[in-house]
Amino acid sequence: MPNDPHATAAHGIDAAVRTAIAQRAAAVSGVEVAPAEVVLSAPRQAGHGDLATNVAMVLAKRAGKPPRELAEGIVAGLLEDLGDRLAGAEVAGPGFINLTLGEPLFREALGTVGAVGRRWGGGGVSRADKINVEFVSANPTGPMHIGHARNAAYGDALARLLAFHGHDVDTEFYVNDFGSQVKNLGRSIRARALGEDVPEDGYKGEYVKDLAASIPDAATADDERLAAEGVAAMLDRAKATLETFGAHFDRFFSEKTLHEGDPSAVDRALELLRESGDLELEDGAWWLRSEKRGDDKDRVVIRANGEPTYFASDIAYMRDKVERGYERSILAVGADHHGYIARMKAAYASFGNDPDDLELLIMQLVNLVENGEPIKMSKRAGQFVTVDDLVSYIGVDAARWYLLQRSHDTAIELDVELARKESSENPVYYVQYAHARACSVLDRVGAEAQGVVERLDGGDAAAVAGLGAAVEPAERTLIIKLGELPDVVAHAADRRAPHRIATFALELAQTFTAFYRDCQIAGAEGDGVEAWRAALTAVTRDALATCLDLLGVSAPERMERREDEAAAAA
RNA sequence: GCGCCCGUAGCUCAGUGGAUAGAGCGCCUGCCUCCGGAGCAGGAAGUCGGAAGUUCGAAUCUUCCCGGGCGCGCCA
Repeated sequence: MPNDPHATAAHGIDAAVRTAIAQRAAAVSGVEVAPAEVVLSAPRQAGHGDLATNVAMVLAKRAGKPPRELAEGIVAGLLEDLGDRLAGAEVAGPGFINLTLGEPLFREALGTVGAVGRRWGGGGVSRADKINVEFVSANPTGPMHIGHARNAAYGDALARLLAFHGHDVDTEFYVNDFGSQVKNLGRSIRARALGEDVPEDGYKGEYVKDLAASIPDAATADDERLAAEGVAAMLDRAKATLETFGAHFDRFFSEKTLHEGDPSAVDRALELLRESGDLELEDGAWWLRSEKRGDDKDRVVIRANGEPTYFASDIAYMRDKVERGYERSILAVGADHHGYIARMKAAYASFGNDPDDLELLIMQLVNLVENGEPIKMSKRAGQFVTVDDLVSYIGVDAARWYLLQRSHDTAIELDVELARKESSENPVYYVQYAHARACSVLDRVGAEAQGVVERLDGGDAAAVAGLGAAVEPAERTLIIKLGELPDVVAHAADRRAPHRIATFALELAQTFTAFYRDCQIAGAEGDGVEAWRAALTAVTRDALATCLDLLGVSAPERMERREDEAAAAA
């Protein structure tokens, strides 16, 4: 059933091999072995075959037998089971099994993957969750800076990845339009409108002057209305920036609405906590008893003066997500928020939820440097590199790639000058170029090859049957690489690690380029060779497009150098 | 002091139990009669912060130490 993405991802290119190994391993070792336990990987060293497995060593202890003995037994049976799909199998080192795959397996694989097309690699989740991914949630009191850019790129890519893997995903931006900071913005705007200095704790950036100028009666309006209009204007800016950046949100959730109505959402959430006994009055304030649920200490939710803390909003908001049916909530938050994980999980647990279903992912810092010198950023003074600055400087594709190619939990350094200067040598262009090249080559192949590609695109796995001559080494390597995509997607999704997609995309582009170098595609000699290679090219093109799309990076069919870059290269 | 994250090649970083630890950039040597050279081939470059432990096997797991980042408010 190649048209069912759930079936294809669960059974990758090597499904037959995996199943056979699991069965033989079980027979030889005397213990149960699930196919999923069999880890197949492409060996680094040449001469170790197409795929290798360490299953014999993994089972050795459980089975109470030496790994090499197990491996020998598995190998003997495999050659029998798989026939011409397996060209060779040998035991190496401490108990590795190195497999050389047979040509029929490569032909089957290309047909299977090609028929799945752009869905290849997706839909592999074993249990689909309804997931809410909240990210950015930048305070609407200032412009979005580089940290928000990383958060936006990451959250958006993670949402795409989880959805592609098979989860039911919605994205959300939490708008902090309530509380003291908002009032502060109002005061700052009025001060600017009056030509005065903003208060000591006010917002001092130039954008506040812009806001003041954009509100006709800013000098006479009251703080509350100025605050509301300022927030609305900043939110509009944020939305425009995020739109440009390609970050999609299904919903912008207003914090203020949590406090509206009687009883408000906050009131209702806190009442539930009172009933559960986790919210108690002490010294005039209401405390969440979070310490007993793993937090360092209990936390104030309603102050003695009756004002709610921001935590009250957070509690009501997480409760709202649960009420809306989300089984899992993921929040991408800044590194300065790691101290809040424990209290958030404690609150989540107080509602009777499993705290593991609330994930707070910490985004580590982006350190900006310019020509090797750190760029000093001061939020107080209103000096920072904004998302808009970054995009206008290096472009959306390069910006997203730079921010996504590394794990979210490691601090990264970004040299803006280097990013601009090196943009033409950025790996993202290499990957995009590989995609453009594949498109270009496919335009040049003959009618027979075009026909095969069309049949494949139409879901006909048999389109490649019987095509071509002996499978070349570069073709074998490329097919194996394409076969890894479902595992890569599954791993990346499960670990919330979209950077693995970037790593894979680069590897795939390199593997494709090696194939392109070694194997003539358009105009290839031999019966059906051009069509076979065109099919392989088309499948690679789709896989590259899938990866780039998961990262929110465009997959152009043609590329041209920027004019200044072209001049420099000439 | 306590908590979280990090420490891997000159630089920026992949790699969370497997074989001789990788990529990009930078550096050195070759390659444009060839489907797009934004490329390709080759090379130099690493005590995986340190020590001990677990394991047939550790960059990966455990403990301690060193170094860096970020937090620790009835602020948000």
